Formats: sequence, C-alpha cells, structure tokens
Amino acid sequence: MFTKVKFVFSRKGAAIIARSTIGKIRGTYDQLSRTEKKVAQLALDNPAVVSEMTIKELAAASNVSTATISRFVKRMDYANYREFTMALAHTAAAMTPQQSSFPELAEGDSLATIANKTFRFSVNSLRATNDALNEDDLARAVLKIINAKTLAFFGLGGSSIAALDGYHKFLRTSLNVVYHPDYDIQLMQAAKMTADDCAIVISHSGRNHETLQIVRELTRNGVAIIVITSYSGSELAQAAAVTFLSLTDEVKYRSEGMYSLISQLTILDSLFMMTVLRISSRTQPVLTRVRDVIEHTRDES
Amino acid sequence: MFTKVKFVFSRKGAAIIARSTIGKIRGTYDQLSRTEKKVAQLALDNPAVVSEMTIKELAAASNVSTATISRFVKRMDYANYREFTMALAHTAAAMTPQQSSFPELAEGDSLATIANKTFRFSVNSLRATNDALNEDDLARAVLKIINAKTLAFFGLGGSSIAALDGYHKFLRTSLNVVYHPDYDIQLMQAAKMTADDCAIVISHSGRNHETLQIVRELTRNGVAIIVITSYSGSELAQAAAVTFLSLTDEVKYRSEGMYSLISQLTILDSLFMMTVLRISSRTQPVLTRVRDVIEHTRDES
DNA sequence: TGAAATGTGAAACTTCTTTTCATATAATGT
DNA sequence: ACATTATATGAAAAGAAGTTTCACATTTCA
Repeated sequence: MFTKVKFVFSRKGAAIIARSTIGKIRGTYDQLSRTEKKVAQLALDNPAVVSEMTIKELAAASNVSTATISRFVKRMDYANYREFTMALAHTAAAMTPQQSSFPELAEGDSLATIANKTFRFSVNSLRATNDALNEDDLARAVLKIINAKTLAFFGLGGSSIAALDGYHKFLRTSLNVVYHPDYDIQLMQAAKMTADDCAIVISHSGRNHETLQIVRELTRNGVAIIVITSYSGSELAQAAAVTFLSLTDEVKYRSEGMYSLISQLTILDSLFMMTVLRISSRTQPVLTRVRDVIEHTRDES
Repeated sequence: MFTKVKFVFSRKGAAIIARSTIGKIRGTYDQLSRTEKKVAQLALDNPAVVSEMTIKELAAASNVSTATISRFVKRMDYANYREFTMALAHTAAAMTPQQSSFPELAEGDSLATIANKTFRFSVNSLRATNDALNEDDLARAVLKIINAKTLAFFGLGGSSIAALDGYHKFLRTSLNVVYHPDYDIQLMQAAKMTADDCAIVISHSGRNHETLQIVRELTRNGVAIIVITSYSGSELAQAAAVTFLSLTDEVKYRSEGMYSLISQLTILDSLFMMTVLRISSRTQPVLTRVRDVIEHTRDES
C-alpha cells in the first residue's frame, strides 16, 4: 500500500528530528487549536497515564473526538497514535524521578521561598526550552552563523539584553559581529545587510512592531534570519529560516518574558559553544557532516 | 473477562510480583513451546526494536502466527499485546545506559549534545547559586532596596548585561532606578550617591579595577552596597553590606563568567520578585517581620 | 496404536485507529 | 457588513490491529 510507504518515510524523518515528546508538545502548543490544546494539556499534565490510554479513552477524557486526537498526533509528527503513546511513555519514564514542580509565588511566601521558587522556575524554563530544541535546527543555525560575512543581533526592549549578551559572546570569536541598542540604527543595519549575512533576532512575543519592521527589511535583503522567540505561531517565527523557542514551564502563566530571558541566553550560549567548537575544528569532515544533516532533513517540511 | 481468568488458571501459577519484562520472559522461557521460544528470543535479543513492532510484524519476523503471539503475551501475564510492548519499551529504556550529569564539552560532541550539556551546565549553576543563598542576606538586601531613595546598578564588561537586566526589571517598580553602561558616567553616578541610596554592583571576578574604583567611591559616600560576584574573597565582596554569590558548578573550568551570568540574572530576579511582593503589601507587619529577621541574625556573621 | 492433551495457523470476530465527509466556525477580502 | 474562502470538528465509514474460535496437526502416554 502507498500509505505504508509513506509511513516508513515519515517515521524515519521523525526519528532524526525527535526530541522529547513533552518538549514537542510544548513547542507546538500555541499553534494548536482549542480542542487540541485540551488534549495537549492532558498529555502534559500526566504523560504516564495518557500513555496507557487508548485513543478512545483519551478522547473521552478530553471531550474531543478520536478523529481530533488522531490528527493531533500527526501534527506532532508521529506516524500514528501508537507511536505517540510509546514516545510519551518513554519521556514520562525518564521524567518520573524529578518532581515536575509547580512554582507559584504568593504574597505570604518567605523570602527564602520566593528565591527558591524563582530558581526553580528558571530551571524549569531551561528544561522546557532544552526539550524543544532539535538538532536539525541547530545544525542549520550554526552553518548560517559560521558562513556569515556579518553576524548581526537584533533585539528591542527586554530582548535587547539577550541581544547584547549574544553580541558580547560572539565578540570572542573571529566572526564579524554587530549590535546596536538603538532601534533606528538597528533598522539601518538591517537595510545594509545582504544574503551573505546572518541575523539573530530576539523577541519574546514575536509581535513587537519595530522588530517586525526590522525583520521585513532583513527578508527583503535575503538575509538568513535566526529567530529566538516564545511563540512558534508568530509572524516573526514564520519569517525565520530557523526558529528557536524559549519556553517557560507553564504556558499560561505569569508576567510575560520574565523567564524567557534566561532561556534565550542559554540558547545563545548553545549556539556560541557550537560555533566555537565548529570553527576551531575547521576540518572538512565536520562541516560536511553538518551539511549532510541539513540535506538529509530539508525536504521534510 | 472470563478468558483472563481462564488463562491465569490454566497455565502455571502466574508470576504475580512485577519483574522487568525481560526478566519475566527469561523466567518463563523454558516453559514455552517451540514457536513461542522464537518470539521470546526475538524479544530478548532486541527489546527496543520489538517494542515498536505491531503484532503482525513480530509474527512475520518470528515466523509464527499472530495468534501465537497473542497467546504468548497473555501467558506472560499481560492483558494484551499493547501492554506487553509498552512494558518492553519501558525496561528497554531503563536498560540503556543513560549518562547522568557530567558536562564537559568535547570537540567530537554532536550539536544536540553540546546544547544539552550547555543547558545542563546552566541548571547546575543555578542550583549551586540557589544553595548558597541565605534568607538573612535576602532580607537585608530587600530592606535596603525598598528604602533606597535611588537604586543604582553598576556593572562593566560582561556584567553590564546583568546590570542592564536588573535595571530593566526594577523599572517596573515604583523605585527610582539608575543605570548607565558607560564607565565614566557610572563613576559620576557613584560620586553623586548618598547614604540614603542603594547600589547593586555586579562583577564576576570582583577584581575588575574600574568596578573597584566605583565601589570605593560608593563606600566613601556611605552608600549601601549589594554585591553580586562569584568570589567571596574579593575586595569587592569585603566592601559590600550584602554579598550574593553567583556560582558555577565547576569553579575551575571554562571561560570565566560564561555561566555566572545566568546565576546573576536569577539572583536579580529573586530580589526583584521579593521587592515587588513586599512593596505591594506595604503593610507594617511584613516589614517588621523583615526587620525582625535581620535583628535576629545580625550578630551571626 | 489410539485416546487425550497440547500446540498451531487460518479465519472470524472484536476492538482500536484513521480517513472521509458534511457541517460549523473563524478568517479574509470586497 | 456581507460573501467567500479557509479551517476546525465530530459522526460515521473504512481500514488496521489484535483476539478468539475452530479445525487440524503433533505429541504424550497408557
């Protein structure tokens, strides 16, 4: 059957990209429809239980049709429901030892408690962000960074901090890096850039008007854009060649962007480390291997 | 179902106590029929692969009928084939030697590995930093921040990022905050401040010459100084009213200050959260409680 | 050797999953 | 605001996967 063949291919693809199931769900969460979110929530809340359910049971538990769930797992890149539950069980098992903590600051908290919760929240954000990364994206990003004639950072408001940090870090490399805190100058910088260059754009919401202006300018010039944002559905994310998600543990909750900064920084840090290690070993094999990964996975989406 | 009961009775006294799936198969192996042994062998040889097969695939792979396999798993005491594969996947996963946290980047690392290690390292740094905090210091710091006429941030070089972030955060409060990236202006700012003010000084090493210059100026003016640094022994730390340590997991290793930034940010974040919660509840009881803590612990150090 | 017991696969049957299709809802352009 | 086009959704048909039945083969044991 044709379907069989189709599945065989898609399964291979999934295996390469695969990240923790929970990370995958988090990563795509805000692109999901209302009903699908109910399913996602349930799976996030107790993966272990959900992984043992049949599709019917899960449908009943989340008040949606089995059809919706079937489509949901496909959207998550699993070949079928069975593969999904297996993967879920897998990550659930890996997670069990650590308590999936639930920080929520209250006015009555002691100072030590506030500090502890803050740290815990940061850790959770990092974990969520890490789970949502995939090697394919990393490979593409590093390749673009390494080959860029100029590497420019863009970030306004709260994200200017992350942009500045990225600039600082990459200054230590042999790359030609640029960053300026001022919006107008960022815009001018964007206008100057070409297809040989690479831009790393950071924006928590992905909806900031000025940032989008810059991105449009970059797009017009054919600049390779790497985006770090918290919402995969944003226009910003759409325009990017590569998107990294800086996630916080609880999707719904708390003063926007407070914790995404840490995730943003660590994503930048990862990119930096990868770049350094790749540049320092400028041997051909490595680079071609990176290219292989890319070629191998390009025709998927 | 009755069938279930029937099987339990008809075959030998079932192994009731949970064992790893593989253990179960081994334990029952010699009681199995010839065909069933073929299935068992396959499952033992590579559980991970078998756990992903459908019953048909496994039947084909082991040259037996699906019926036999269905009976086989029942004999193993699983309710159905699906439960069997889940359990198999479980133990297979548990068997794979999972590397626990020993981050140390190497040139051969894959991109995903680099990213994972980077995140793990950040988490470790946060944990270490959190462990080093104590409530006493927090209380003192918050009290100084809340009562300051002006709250100024100081940080140069890499630490300017943390200082900027602190500035950004505290801008959201009703406090009067100040920060300027330029060293000369920071120095002038320091000269302007008085005993009514509070300064948050950030420096990874605590040995930066310019930063020390600023601190001396602050000290001369009797400004309350809160320091965030990685070395408790530094002159900077000595001059401070309160010192917070931003630790990295491994003190010895790696490009200085790379990970302390995250810790610095989270310390600032903690201070911010505490400040917000304390300011918003400007009730006397809380403040006096804070004072109590201080009085209570002052003669400790 | 023959009766009873056990093992086995084909196929019927049941249950689970996916796809189709009609409808409802939201987004978009005019 | 209205029509038109996407998108989302559940019911039900279609398709797979898994289980049980049944008829036949093999072994066991008197």
